Amino acid sequence: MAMRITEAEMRVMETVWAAGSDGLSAADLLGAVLPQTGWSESTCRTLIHRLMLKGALASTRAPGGGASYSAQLTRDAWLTAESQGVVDRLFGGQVAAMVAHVTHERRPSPDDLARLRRLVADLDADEDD
Amino acid sequence: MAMRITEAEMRVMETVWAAGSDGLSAADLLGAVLPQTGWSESTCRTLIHRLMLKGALASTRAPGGGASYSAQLTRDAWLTAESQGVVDRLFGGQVAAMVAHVTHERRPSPDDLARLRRLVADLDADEDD
DNA sequence: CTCTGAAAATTACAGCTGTAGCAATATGAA
DNA sequence: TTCATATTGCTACAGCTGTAATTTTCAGAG
Repeated sequence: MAMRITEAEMRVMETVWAAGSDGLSAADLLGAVLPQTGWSESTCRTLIHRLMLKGALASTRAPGGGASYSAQLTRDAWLTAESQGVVDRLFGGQVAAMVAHVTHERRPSPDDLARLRRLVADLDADEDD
Repeated sequence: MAMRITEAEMRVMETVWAAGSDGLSAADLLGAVLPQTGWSESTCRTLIHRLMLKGALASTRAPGGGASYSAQLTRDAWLTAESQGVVDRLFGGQVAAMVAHVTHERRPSPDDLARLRRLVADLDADEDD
């Protein structure tokens, strides 16, 4: 099961992930999140704190500087775990069933479909090995 | 956005969906859910009540009989809405990105992959029309 | 060292959720 | 009609979550 990161917490994580592996200072993180979300600074700090408690963020503090935050797991690792969890819970682990539902009323864009086609081709090729 | 049905509430809904469009009596519903989950009767009744409040279940009561519950939305409709919501929130609407993550460490079974292939072929065919 | 402002940490609240007890109502037997 | 049992409805609690205020600590200027 993926680490439980709520939708609000994801707003913070997405900002840290976008900054790359060096992380962000507190000032930069708040400077990015607050305008996007309309939250107060207190709200954002609580979410940062909870993310630290659950191990998604870590902070360091340089002498003379404020805290700096970095992600403790990558965006891809979390998305992989989370999406596998969704497919397991809702579709018994069957990714095709998920795709059938997602595309049931809303066909993918040409780019999306092309990428899907390539994924299936790659999986087919791997199977033949 | 799909109606918010929690994981515990899903245990109840899956049981009602499995019973088909005629619904289930309270006794049959409790009789199916309690052994599967280990919950108390009170717990299950609370979840049924909350599902009724949010419009996922409706109840009828025949003279001389107890309540009978039926789903107010189909399993497929809910799964479609829910999975589209997940793809939108986590992958910007790109289903191929979700498939890439789901299959990243865990390849689909031969049956699952065959079904995925047919889905993509159908979507390709629809595109050509 | 003191004081002020900034930053971080702690506390708080309301609704949601999982879980279950208790009160009220309905039903059937005597 | 009365009583006992079954069923339904209401209440409760703790942790989670979104949101934010308040308190504490830190840092820099004088």
